[in-house]
Amino acid sequence: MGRSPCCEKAHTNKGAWTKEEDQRLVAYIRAHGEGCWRSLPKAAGLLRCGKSCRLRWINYLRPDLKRGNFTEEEDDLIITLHQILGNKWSLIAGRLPGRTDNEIKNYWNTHIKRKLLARGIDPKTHRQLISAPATATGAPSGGRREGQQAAASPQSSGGAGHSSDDDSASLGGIDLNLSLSPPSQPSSPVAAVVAN
DNA sequence: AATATGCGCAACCGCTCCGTG
DNA sequence: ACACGGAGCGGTTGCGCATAT
Repeated sequence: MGRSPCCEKAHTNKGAWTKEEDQRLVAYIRAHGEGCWRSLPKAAGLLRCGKSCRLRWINYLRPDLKRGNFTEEEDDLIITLHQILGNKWSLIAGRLPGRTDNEIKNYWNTHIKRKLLARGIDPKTHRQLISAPATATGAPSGGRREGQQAAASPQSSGGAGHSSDDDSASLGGIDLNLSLSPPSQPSSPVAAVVAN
């Protein structure tokens, strides 16, 4: 439609960030905070679009990021939350201190989905598959795109088109506070969920 | 040792939501 | 009440690395 682009693409860098760009962004945010992303690149002297800066900061440069492998505890928590929330990665990330929505999304698509399939569980509905998949040992046959296509289909647009309508009531009394909160406070994520 | 294939992460794109005038 | 602009979110893609053949 007639929507103006978020930035002047002709004059912005794309692709991987350089160390210098990272340093500029970090230095600017340390000095001025996360203000208006649209104007930030210019103010910070970066040839990037504001969206790109925001993403880089949130997913990679933020000082409170955990990074590193997910624990079993986090695994289980993600699965539980996904069962309730569907692909609401930002909400799930809000319950996992130090983790980002992008990181969780990637982790889901690469690890957890396969793990659930191996257990004979449909990662979309969290229900037992009727017949265990032939590739129950883990590797989904075919290319990686296949898996992603499967993940993308019906519930993608807009609403939370997942299975929570009748699942959420049967989660053993786990009462989630779904209001948005900064991904910080609870020292033990699982404890926090159960506590809520 | 060289090549092919698969995997995982980082980043981009387009859409939707929300606040403001 | 409506239109516009900015921010945020989820899906998808590209690239580099690791492993298998």
